[in-house]
Parts: sequence; structure tokens; C-alpha cells
Amino acid sequence: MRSKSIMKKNSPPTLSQVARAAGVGTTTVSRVINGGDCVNPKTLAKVRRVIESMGYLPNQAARVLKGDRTKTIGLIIPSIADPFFSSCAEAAHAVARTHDSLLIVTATQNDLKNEIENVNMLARHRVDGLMIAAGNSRSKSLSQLLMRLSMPVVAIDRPISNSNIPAVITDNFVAAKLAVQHLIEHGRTRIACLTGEEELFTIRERIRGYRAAIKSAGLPPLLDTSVSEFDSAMRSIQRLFASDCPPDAIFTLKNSTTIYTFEVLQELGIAVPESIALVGFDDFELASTLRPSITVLQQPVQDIGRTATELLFERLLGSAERPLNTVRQLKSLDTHLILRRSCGCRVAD
Amino acid sequence: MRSKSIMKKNSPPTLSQVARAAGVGTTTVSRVINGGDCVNPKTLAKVRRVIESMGYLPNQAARVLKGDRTKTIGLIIPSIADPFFSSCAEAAHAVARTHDSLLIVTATQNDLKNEIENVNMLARHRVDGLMIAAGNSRSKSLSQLLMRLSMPVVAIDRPISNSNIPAVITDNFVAAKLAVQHLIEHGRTRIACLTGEEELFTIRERIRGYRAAIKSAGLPPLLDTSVSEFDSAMRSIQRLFASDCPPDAIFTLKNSTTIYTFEVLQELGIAVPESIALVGFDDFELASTLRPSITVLQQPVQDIGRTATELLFERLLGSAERPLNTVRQLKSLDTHLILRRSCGCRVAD
DNA sequence: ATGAAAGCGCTAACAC
DNA sequence: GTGTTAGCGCTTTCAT
Repeated sequence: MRSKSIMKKNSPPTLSQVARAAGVGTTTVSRVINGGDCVNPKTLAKVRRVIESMGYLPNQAARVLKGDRTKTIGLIIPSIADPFFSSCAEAAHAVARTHDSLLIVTATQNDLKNEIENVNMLARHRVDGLMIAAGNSRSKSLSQLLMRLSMPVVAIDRPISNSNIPAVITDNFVAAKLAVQHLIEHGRTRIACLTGEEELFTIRERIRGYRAAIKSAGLPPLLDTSVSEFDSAMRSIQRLFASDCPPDAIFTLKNSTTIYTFEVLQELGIAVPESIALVGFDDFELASTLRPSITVLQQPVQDIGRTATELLFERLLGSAERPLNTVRQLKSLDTHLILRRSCGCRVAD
Repeated sequence: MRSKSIMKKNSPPTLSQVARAAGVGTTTVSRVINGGDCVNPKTLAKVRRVIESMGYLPNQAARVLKGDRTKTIGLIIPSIADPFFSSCAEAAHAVARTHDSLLIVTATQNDLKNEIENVNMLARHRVDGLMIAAGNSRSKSLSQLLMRLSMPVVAIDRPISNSNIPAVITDNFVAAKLAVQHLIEHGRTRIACLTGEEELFTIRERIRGYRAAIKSAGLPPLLDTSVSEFDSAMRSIQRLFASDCPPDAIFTLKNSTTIYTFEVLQELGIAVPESIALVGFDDFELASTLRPSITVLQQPVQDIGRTATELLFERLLGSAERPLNTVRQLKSLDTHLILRRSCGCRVAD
């Protein structure tokens, strides 16, 4: 039971074991694994050989305890499987990599309890920095928790209210207004807006943009915030068409709603864009492949992830000079209206 | 500069600071944060109050050094943005969560250098376990590295050759055979197979399945492994149609190829399924929304991620009793043929 | 029920 | 160039 044989899956070798095996002091090994400066070339070579043969890898936990950074950053998002957030994560990973850091990802399903739990967990692990897309942007308990943390935090996609936490977001308000105005230019006058999850910051902003455009054009608002699954989309659209003056355009505020709406219109045999024009918020892979192809507002997804992560490291590395979180930063990135067929434009696919 | 005022972003409080503030020993605080057993209720309450007020969170690194697990697992995948792998990651995260563990995700782009680098990085961080979908399943250096690790490893989607590392995969061979046989049942006799990345284990298996089905039916193989982007799909299909006997069916071996093929056929005005039947490997969100809807082989993506992670924790927790990696485990999950219109079936959409 | 002290693996003075 | 040693924040005997 206490065999000293080379059995696998035992605890990995330590620095001092390497030192002993190489017949040198721990300092020397430490120097070797940290670049090998001020070490005799012969010693260097020998120690390296021993390290290689023993398969030694420095224990990051021990380094952390000595005061080093953990070389990890945390990313808290509603879902990893969501294309929007997985793209953010991919971009975040790429930036983290350039800083020799790992990315820890957690998913919350927009649940406040999960959000708080995940923040605490990542804080215990002493991640060097944190990025979060909070479903509950206005939660007092979350913002307080975040502001108490001793590490830089950057909000992503959705700002944290009542905080000085910097945020990298898209300008949802302007984008939504733009989309509706485009439909108006196509001569549409009864533009419905379909969505769910109106508790989310992004959705609220988009609704605000819709209302602003509708109002300044003197048109009637037709807002339905009850759409989540396919069935609710079906009900909503049937309801709209049953009314005395049915819509001639639909603006959907999120990816899944756009798709459900498209499917419903397809199933009901309603011609797009002839009878109903359609514009959706958020681009998706097959938007240009569907017939008709779908006009969408394309968010700079990769940019959001990249920018947020760069900002995080900037604060992380510059913390010595500049006091953190003193001036609120809010980077707003532009959204691009991709014109396809569903809005009524006569573009090539 | 040395103000003792409550400035944020300083180093977080330590256990002994809490102990001092609460007027107790470190042992007591340790007991409190570990469940509070054998602690006087009054002391317990007081310490808890101090912890709360100071915002104390135990330093995981210190615990690790004392021999605890890191409560992290690593997931190494080609890309985080890829829907297949992000779904795996989501499932892995969910399982990790039930074990109070965090998920560290890294992306490799199927590059061997990145794979090795990421494994080393995660090993330095002493993750409790590791899951990897290796692009280079047959790399000697990777398999050796993985087998030297002192932590459990599970291969995901693609086994690691020449190793005893357990793997959770789908039966690509059987699935591909099934798909081709289905096309044959539809009376198709010139079935082309389009793909790229034939260096991947999964693709090779699918090709093997295609060949097996074609051969046992006495049909001629029409394999093109040069398809990657839209343009190459276009070239490939035009080439096929220019030949003396053009295909009457296409079997695509990966998601993106299926989509490009669909787009090419759409652009060339080739009727699906009338002129060409189409079956693709891997389901995707809009496969049923496209016209015609696309028949696909659906992999149990979530299951793969979940099963692999469960297996990992099983080995992680049972390591005391059972010796690790002694018997090779290979869990093969079933793939499901989803019949839609593009193969020639007359199903409802 | 509670505390003192050793030690986990590493780094950084400080000697030599 | 190289080794000795203290200590990072925690858990855990072992006393009390």
C-alpha cells in the first residue's frame, strides 16, 4: 500500500522533489522554471532534463499563494449554448490566451441566485477579473456584491445599474429605431413588435427604440411582449391578424422570436414581404439562406467579447497606476442593418 | 500611500484577519466556513457576522495547497463558438455544477500545438479532471502527455489512439451507413459523399460508413473530400454534374458542408429532393425550417457532454477504490436519423 | 469548544 | 551562481 514504485495517478512531482533529484536547491529550480536567468548553463540544462523526465509542472496554486495572479478570468453568461454568448466566449478566450490566462465560463439561465452564486464561486477561486452578462441588471444585491469584489469587473451586453462597473454593449435603442424607420421607409404603417423577456436590459432598450420610431412617425404601437415559444408566437400572430386592422410588418426583438415568427408566417401561408415585412434583431447563420432571406440587425458579437476582455485586462494590468472603477466607462458598439429580402428590399441573396 | 482607509480593490481579507476581528482562533473560523460543526452557537453567529461584514471568501488556492481538489475541470475543444461543442460545454457545466466545480474551457482550432499547450496549462492549474476533443487523435506526443497526467482524462467525440483513455463518442460509422442505406431505399443509386477535414476521427468513421453501405449495395463510390467553404462546395457539385453520370443524391458529412451544399443547390436551381436527395450529418436549428426541410443524422450532443462529464467525476471520486485508466472504456452513443423532406420522404414539416 | 503550530508548493530576500 | 529560509492562506492534528 505504501509502495514507492512509479505508480501513475499519484500526486504530481513538486519543485523540491525536482531540486533533490537534480541535486540543486529549490531556488535554482524556481529560477529555471521562470526563465532560467542567472543560472549556470550546465545547471540549467541538467535541471531542465530532470524536469522533463519527471514530467514536472509548476503548481499554480502555490504561486497564487505567493501573491501571483491566478491567470484565470471568469465569464458569467446566461447560457453557453447560445450562439451570441458562445461567440463572446470564443473571443474572450482568444484575448485571455494572449495574456497567458485561462477562461472559466459559467452559465446562469438569467437566474439571480445563480448569478450571485457564480460570482462568489469565482471570487473564491480568485480569478484575476470577471465579466458578466447579468439578466438582472438592476438587482441591488448583485451590484453590491460586484462592487465589493477586489478584482476588476466588466459588464457585457447589459450594464449593471447603480454601479460604476464599466460595460461593453451594443446600442440597442438606436439599432431598433433604425430598423423600424427602415420599415416605415418601405411604406409600412402598421408595424408590430414581438418579443418576450422584457425584464432584460437589451429587450427594454429595443422596445424603447421601437416606440420612439413609431411615435415620431405618428403610427400606432402594436407591441406584444408575450412571445417565447413557437406556440405563443402562433397565438400572437393569429391575434394580430384577427384584429380590425392587421399589421403589414413585424419587428422581432430576438433571434428565436424571429425564427418562430418566420415559421408561423410560413405555416399560415402569409407572403413575406408582400403581405408582411419582417425584420429581426440579431443575425443568425441561415438568415440569408431562408426564402425569403431575412433582414436583420447584426450585432458585433465578436467585438463585444473581445473589447470587454481587452478592457478587463487593461484594468487588471494598469491597476497600479490608475484607481479602478472611478469613472464609469460605457462602450457602446454599433449595430449594422443587413438588408435582405424579408423587409421588402430587392437585393440579391 | 499607506492609508489604511477602506480602499477597494485591495487584497481580499484572509481567514486570520477574520479570526482577529472576531477575537477567535483561525481554527474556529476554519470550522465555521466548513460547516460550523463543533462550534459554540454564539461563536458561530459572531464569526458569521464578521465574515459577512468583511466580505470574506475563502481562498481556494490555499485550500488546494493543503491537498484539496481545485474544484475545477478542464474542457479542451476545437472551438467554443461551434454549436456542437458549445452544447457539450453547456452540459459539462451543468454536471460540474452539481459537483460544486467550475468549468475551464479552452479552444484549440484542432491545432496540435494548442492542444498540448492547453493540456499543460490546465495541468499546471491542477484541474481535477480533463476532457478533450482532440483533432489529432493519433498524435503520439498528445497521447503520451495525457497518459502521464496525474488526473483523470476523458476523450470526447473523438477517442485518443494508442491510449487507455476512456472516450464518449457517437457511432459515426453505423450512423453514416444508416443514412446511405436510407438513400438507397429511396432508389438512389449514384450517391455522392461531400466533406472536408478527413484527418478527423469522426469524418474518417463517417467515410468508412459511407463506403461500407455503398459497397454492400454494389454502387459506385463518389467521394469528394475537398469541400470546406462555399466556393469549394460549388466547384465540387458543378464537377459532379459535369461528369457523364451525375449523382442523384448527396450525403454531406458535416454541418457546414450540408448548408453550403443546400445553398449551392438552391443557387443552381437544382430541385431537392426531385433531382437530388440530400442527407446531412449533424442536425442544426433551422434544418426543419428550410424548404425543403433537411433530413439529418442527429447526434445526442447534450448526452455526449453530460455522459463524459459524469464519467469524469466518477473516476475522480472513485479513484481511491479503483485504479484509473486500467480498462479502456468506450461509450458509444446512438445517432438518430431525422426524416424530413430533402431525402425524398413525404413527411409533414 | 477552542487554539497553537506545522506544513502544503512555491518565490524572494538574503547570505555565501 | 547557488542555497537557506520565511511565509503566502488555509486545514489539521494535538493539546488544553
